[in-house]
Amino acid sequence: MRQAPNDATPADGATMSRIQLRNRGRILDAALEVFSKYGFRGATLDQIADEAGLSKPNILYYFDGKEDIHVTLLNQLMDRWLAPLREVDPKGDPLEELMRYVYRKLEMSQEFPRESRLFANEILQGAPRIGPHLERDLQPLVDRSVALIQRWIDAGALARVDPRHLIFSIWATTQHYADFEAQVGVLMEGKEVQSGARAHLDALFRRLLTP
Amino acid sequence: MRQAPNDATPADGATMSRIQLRNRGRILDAALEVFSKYGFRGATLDQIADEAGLSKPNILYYFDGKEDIHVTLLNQLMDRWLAPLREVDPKGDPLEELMRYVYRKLEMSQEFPRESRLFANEILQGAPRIGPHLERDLQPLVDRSVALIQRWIDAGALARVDPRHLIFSIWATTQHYADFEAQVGVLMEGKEVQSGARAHLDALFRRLLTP
DNA sequence: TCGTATCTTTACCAAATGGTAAAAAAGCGG
DNA sequence: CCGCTTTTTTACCATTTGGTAAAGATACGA
Repeated sequence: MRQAPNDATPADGATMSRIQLRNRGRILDAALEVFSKYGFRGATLDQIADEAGLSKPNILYYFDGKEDIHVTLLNQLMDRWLAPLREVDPKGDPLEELMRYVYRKLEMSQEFPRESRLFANEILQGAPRIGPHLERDLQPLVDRSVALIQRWIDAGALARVDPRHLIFSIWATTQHYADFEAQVGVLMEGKEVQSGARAHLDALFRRLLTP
Repeated sequence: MRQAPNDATPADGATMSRIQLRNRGRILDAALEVFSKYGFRGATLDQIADEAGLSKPNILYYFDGKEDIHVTLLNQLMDRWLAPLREVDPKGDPLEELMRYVYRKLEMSQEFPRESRLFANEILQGAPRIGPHLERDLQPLVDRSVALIQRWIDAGALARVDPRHLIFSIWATTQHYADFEAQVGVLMEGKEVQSGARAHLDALFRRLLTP
């Protein structure tokens, strides 16, 4: 009498059968859809089950509960979310490295809008579940990036800017296209968003950062 | 046997007794607290009642239901939210008018963070209740502002920027301090946020817009 | 101070929600 | 094809949730 799959080494793809892999994937995708729209409290297991095409008890066979699904999503998200900032190369050209970071963030906003909204929802609610994660993973990474940018500024390779607020601005402007998609859609109806956004953010941050 | 207060000319302060005025105010304040944190679906009447210090049935004496409270809040919000953009003066100095708009939006983000998060929550969920409002009120206002900015650009008073994306950037960067307060708090612990944000956004948009 | 209208509380209710137990069905290695 | 494991379904359950009916308390003008 083996244990249920959620008891084995969690999220370890190697120990999961094909069915487990497929259904956990379906559930997480459905949950992303629902959580990103309604937040944790506003989402229901019935919605997720419906979206996933599985029964509610079946979903609770793969996950320990609503919270477990949400935490799993959030953990998956953090890796993907922080990757672009990790990839900023201290040895590259300062301005081009930062602009590449802006592009990457904008692309992620366009490619993974649900992930962006999931994150936004969690932060809006006061980061109750991801808060510790932020302190453990995000804070050191940001501190490191801030120090790097400051060194670049001191070396005269960038204009004098507050690195922390710069990072906030990059996050805010890029994620806006995902998080406020409903509003952007109304105000840009018919118009092409993507290339315009890229050109605009290019101008915005290039002008700010060019010494 | 007079009707319940929610049947009279709604939100008409003149026809409301002192008690009605006070309790409706309490309820709306409590609802703002709860809705801005959890969104419409995630908020409960019990939470609102608790926060307002009133019983649940008492709350339903003043409002027709959960939706009514939410819609009332959203309507109140839209006026306040669009005011700064309306106040941009076509006859003023272009750069200074836009910078003043940036400051006003930043101040509102700091003064009314709950309102900002209420709005963010509504848009995140696809603007189900405020959507028509956006098309009726926001869209024309933005179109008008875009046209004005374009005229300023054509007159050589501003750098060549896409006015629509400029507006998005202003919204995104200013509202970020309210909507992502939980994250900003973690990354700026101990540090002063307000003045740094103002200086940074001043540099960001001044550099972008100066011809 | 009395009577009426306003306001508040108590006691509910039906539906929705997160979750469980256990039986039934489907996979799958031998 | 058999037997065991994994997966899915059925039938529940306790709690929460939005909302109502009606009695009780309070304000307030005449």
